This record gives sequence, C-alpha cells and structure tokens, in this order.
Amino acid sequence: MQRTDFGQLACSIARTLDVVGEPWSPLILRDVFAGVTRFEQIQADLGISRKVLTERLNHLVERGVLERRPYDNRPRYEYHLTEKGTELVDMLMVMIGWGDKWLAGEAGPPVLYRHHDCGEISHVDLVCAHCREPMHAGNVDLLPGPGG
Amino acid sequence: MQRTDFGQLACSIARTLDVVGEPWSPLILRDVFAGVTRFEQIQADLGISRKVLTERLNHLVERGVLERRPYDNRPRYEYHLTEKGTELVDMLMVMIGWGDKWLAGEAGPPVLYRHHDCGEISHVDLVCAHCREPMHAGNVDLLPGPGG
DNA sequence: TGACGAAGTTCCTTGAGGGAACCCCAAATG
DNA sequence: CATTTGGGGTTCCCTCAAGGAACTTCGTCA
Repeated sequence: MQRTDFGQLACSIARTLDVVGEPWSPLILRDVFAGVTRFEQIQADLGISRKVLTERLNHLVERGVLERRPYDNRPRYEYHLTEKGTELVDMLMVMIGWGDKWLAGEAGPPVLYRHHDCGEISHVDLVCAHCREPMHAGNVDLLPGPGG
Repeated sequence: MQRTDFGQLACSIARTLDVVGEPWSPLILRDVFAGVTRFEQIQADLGISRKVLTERLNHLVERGVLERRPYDNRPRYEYHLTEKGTELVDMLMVMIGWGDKWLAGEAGPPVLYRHHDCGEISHVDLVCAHCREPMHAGNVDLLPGPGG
C-alpha cells in the first residue's frame, strides 16, 4: 500500500508498521487471537476482499507473526499466532483500551476482557518493566540508542 | 486510504485504526511527541509528501488527537498532542517495545527510553488495571460487551 | 461422476499515495 | 516602496494498491 518502505527507517515504530501497518492487518490478528483462524471465516467475519486477505496472510506469515498450519488431509489451513505474533497482541490490547475509552460512545465497549488471574473485567495499563511503576508519555525521556 | 470505513465497525481496534490507522499517522504522532511539531519539520523529518501530511494533520486534529496552535503573529502553526492524543502514545510505546525486541537486529534499538521515575533505561510492560498483575494475550478471556 | 466447499487467483475499476510545482501571506531586507 | 524569504499549505499528474466479482484447483462425498 504505502510505497514508502517503512522497514528501512531507523525507527521501531516504522518497522512495526512495516509488519502490521497495512490496512486490515491488526483486525486479522485480532480474529486469529479470538479463534477465527481460517481463510473463509476471517473473510466472512471482516468482509475483507479475498485478494487482500491472501496478501495480508502471506505477509504476516513471511514476517513470522502468523504460522500456516494444515488441519486436514485435504489442502486446508489454519493460521495461528507465533510467539512473535502473540506478543503483538499487547499492541491490540492497548488499542482496545484507548478505543473503549475515547470512541465507544454510549453503547459501551463491544467486547469485554476479563483478566484470568483476578477474574475481573479490566483493561491494560502500562508500567516500567524495571521498577513496575506507571510509565506513560509524561514520564519518559528519549535518548539516542545504538541503532540510531 | 482504505475505502472500507473502519469507524463503523463495532470493534475498538477498528475504531482506533479509523483515527490512526492510515499510513504515516503513528509516525506523525511520534514526531509531535518528540517535539517535532511544525509542518516543515515533520515533512523534512519523515520525508512524507506534503499533500499527505496536510491530510493526516487535518484528520488528527478533527479527531481530537492533535491541536493546531499558532506560535507567531504570522500565520504559523504548531501541532500539539491533546490529552486524547497523549494517551495514544501508550500504543506507540508498545510498538516501540515490540519493534525493539523483534526487529532491531544487531545494531540495537535506534532510540532509548528512560523512565523518569526510576531513572533506568527501560521499556513498557502491560498489567491489569485492576490487580496490577501482568496482563497479556495468554491470560485474558473475551466476553461480549454492551456495545456489541 | 457430478456436486461441494475451502482456499486461493485473475481481472477490472476506482481512488489514495508520491512528487514536483505552484500559491499566499507576513516579516525582513535594500 | 519594492523585493526577497520562508512557513504552510494547494494543485496537478502518474502509479499502484484496495474493492469486488468471477473463475480455478483439488480432495471428498453422495
């Protein structure tokens, strides 16, 4: 889609967009995460063009985010999240939290997420991986890194 | 770009993509967050087409993510994050964490993030907003919500 | 042996992104 | 006063990606 190749930029956001920045890709990951793992199911659930779905699935498999797995003796395949892909679900959960807060409107969020550990309907919050205190836009400093 | 209108879907991911899912939008937010706030600066920094930059800035202002603010007697403007936009930086920080881990390669991450509270170079982790324990793909259950 | 169904592939049309050139306006400069 | 400069866009044209419908392939089943 975008003719500018984000994968070449020295920016982890751009590189991430190069993997899941194309239209539909995050929604495809959401479906696979939610158990909608087959071509026909995803196509019907999202209403995406078959051509584009083929392109996206191939791209996500190439980048190691999804895995193509046969599920029958016939040529039938399911798509599953790899470890790399499973960790991308973190991004989806933050998008869900933001969308629920700012865009859900009066009807409320369309899907609820129950934390398996505490049993409560909840949402994610960000903490510093080092000290476990809240970590948001207001309390980080940016420094040049080795790959810059 | 995508002719399918994601904003109409009953899905918070799709609705979030309707705001920042178009190409370049997350990179524009990153620039504004990092202090690159003027049209010419953003255009030069990203190498984005001026036409597309105009469209994206207008869209982000319309959706309440950015604020257009005059900075001179002349007709000159800076773009700043609103509260709504500042909270979107959470999504960027998760993308950065994932990109740093899976795509940075041998050179290492291009930018480092120091947590202001503990002073350490760090990255974000996700916790349950309710019990503060880790919350990832593996330990959430999906339930239908009121807006579904 | 014909129908079926999953998983694509092909083809055409439309519209979004890239890029360069151009425009407008206020201040600074001569 | 006339002219240049520089920020912030706008216009135009070209290419390529998204949408959508029809078609293909291959193994199973009636």
